[in-house]
Amino acid sequence: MVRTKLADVARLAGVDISTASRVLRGEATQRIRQETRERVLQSARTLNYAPNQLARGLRMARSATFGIVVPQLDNPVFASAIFGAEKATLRHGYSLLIAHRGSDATDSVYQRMSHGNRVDGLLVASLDDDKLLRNELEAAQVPFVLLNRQLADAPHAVVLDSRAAAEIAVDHLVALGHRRIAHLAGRPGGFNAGERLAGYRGALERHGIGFDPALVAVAGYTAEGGAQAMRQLLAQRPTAVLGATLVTAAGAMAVLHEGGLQIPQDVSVVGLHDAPVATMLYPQLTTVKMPTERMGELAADLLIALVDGRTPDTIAPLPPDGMVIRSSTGPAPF
Amino acid sequence: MVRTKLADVARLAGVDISTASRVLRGEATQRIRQETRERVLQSARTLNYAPNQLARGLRMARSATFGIVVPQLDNPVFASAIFGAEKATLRHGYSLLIAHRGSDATDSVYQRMSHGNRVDGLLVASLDDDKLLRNELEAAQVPFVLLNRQLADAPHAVVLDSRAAAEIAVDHLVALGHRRIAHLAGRPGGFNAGERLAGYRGALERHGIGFDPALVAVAGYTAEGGAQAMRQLLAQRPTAVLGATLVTAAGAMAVLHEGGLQIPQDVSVVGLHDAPVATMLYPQLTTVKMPTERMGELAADLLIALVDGRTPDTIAPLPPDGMVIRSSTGPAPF
DNA sequence: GGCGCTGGCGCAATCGATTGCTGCCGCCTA
DNA sequence: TAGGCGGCAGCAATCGATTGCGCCAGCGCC
Repeated sequence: MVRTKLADVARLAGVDISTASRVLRGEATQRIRQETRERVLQSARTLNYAPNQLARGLRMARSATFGIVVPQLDNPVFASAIFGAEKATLRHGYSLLIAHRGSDATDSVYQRMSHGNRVDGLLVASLDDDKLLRNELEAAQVPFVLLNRQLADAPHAVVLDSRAAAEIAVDHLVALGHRRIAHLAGRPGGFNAGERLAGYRGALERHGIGFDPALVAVAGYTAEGGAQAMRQLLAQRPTAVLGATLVTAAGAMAVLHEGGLQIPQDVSVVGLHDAPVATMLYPQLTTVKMPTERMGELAADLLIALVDGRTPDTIAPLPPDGMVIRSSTGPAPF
Repeated sequence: MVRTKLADVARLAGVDISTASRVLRGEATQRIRQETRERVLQSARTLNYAPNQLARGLRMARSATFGIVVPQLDNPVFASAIFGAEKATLRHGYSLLIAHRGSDATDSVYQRMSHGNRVDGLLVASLDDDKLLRNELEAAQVPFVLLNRQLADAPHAVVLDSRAAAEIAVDHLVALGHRRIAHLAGRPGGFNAGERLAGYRGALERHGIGFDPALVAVAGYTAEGGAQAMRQLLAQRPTAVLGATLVTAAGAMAVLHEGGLQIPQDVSVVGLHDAPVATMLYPQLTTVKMPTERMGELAADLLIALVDGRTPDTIAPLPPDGMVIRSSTGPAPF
């Protein structure tokens, strides 16, 4: 299983390997006769040549590989971001190393990936504490781009416009006549949680509906958290619920079912983020679709620009792709 | 951002780089004085040295990287397999390149990964046609291990015991008094679909229940497929349904809801494979938990053995982890 | 006292590709 | 005719780590 190398191509074409290299890399500064060029290209094709990325990487100090680190692998939002990142890296001849960093991680994945020159840069989706994350990324000593996350002093990030997402969800509910709209909020202090809350609140006020703190409960990002928050909010008799994520919304739906409340006749439910699982719930969940795949793509593009030494523009928060209206929302009762 | 290299360590320790290398690699054949050894190790620690994987890979013709190829990224089963594979590769100092191969793929991901010596081997989860898959894997010219899939002439695979899974699901339903048990089958001709069907059928017969082809409908592996199959089966008035996957079971549940049937009072539902999404459905889905994460781990271990030149034993189908009884199954009506 | 052995370590080749520099050939100009 | 120059292509160093081989000093043995 010996792979063909540059020397094989050069020998077949009757040229030096340096010439073969120049032809195949398409180097512009050196002039090579058209006829020679074609001979080399033909040989490469015949031998099905592909450059050894390890050798090239060693010489050029570039591995043509990025690492992507996510907190969980089975979350559809991250899956979609990975998908987008994979598309973009592939387009540029890069590969994508994957790793996850659970909350129980003892070492730094970032450092593990960057040490040993395995990757040229990192795509980072993290729910970690700012300080910890900053330290670990600093130790990794490679360019990085954050996914849906801000960090002071970290200039490169691609974020979703969570505020706008919350707003259009509230708009949708208000248009259906709802005025008692509860919010299952994310982790307090978190960047996105704050944005979503602000969007929720802003939209309410825009519609002349007072903000009632009793209608907001912290749900975090799990189904169980959504369920607990919903139980707590039931006493407030909301006619609609806005979940911070699809998963918390699903947790809330389970509680409504248990409580004998009809969705959407008694209570409407909206989740932020869309994924196939939304169609598997009953009733199918109305969501705000967010460009998570695009986020992954843009982040990878940005990282490529960074390692190429360009200084890319910062990217504005990505607006929602719009509401996906399914069966979990309907007119407000009475 | 210059990383420390072996030469730096050697200089600090006052030895040749070859000596430093031998110490750090723990080479056994060469004798090195204890004192020298410690000096080198100390220098490496001081400088926070990590070997350049590109250089080492070039020299040793080993990238210490595997590729994993999955049909979809957002399927919890694959996510879990990736998770397991990542754990195992990490344990052995390997990294994991990720790629997906949609049904619309035009080129061969396998070849793309293996060409250029980026990976030492491939973990392959594929739903492709046998012939296509075989050809593409052959062209890739690297060792590979199949995930939950058999292929003639491909000796290395780690599969789940789908037959046993279907059996214990049927056992569970029969124990609850069900006798009209429908099956939402996978893709006809598929390896796993056949196994599941055989398990379903075998268990029925073991319990003295005749096999009724009218109670089996092809659902494929999507929620929509599950829904269609369920619609078709409704006329047969089953009291229980066994979905080939969690996703098809969810699709079936939606149809039952629409039809005004109560779960589990009128119809019980079981899905094969377990994942967090099972708890997000209403009612929460009873499933057969399969060791998908373990499958990924074992496959990676097996691949490591292969590239090390060992010839590992074939691995027996992994038995189910057991039933996870939630709220979607209950006693048969009347 | 010479020879050989062995422990301990350094020299240098090697993996495959990239790239600065040099060399050769032919033609043009002075 | 000599010098110069432009077009083309090869030589050889380089990236960082691994490893076969050889060197040297010290010791034991005859």
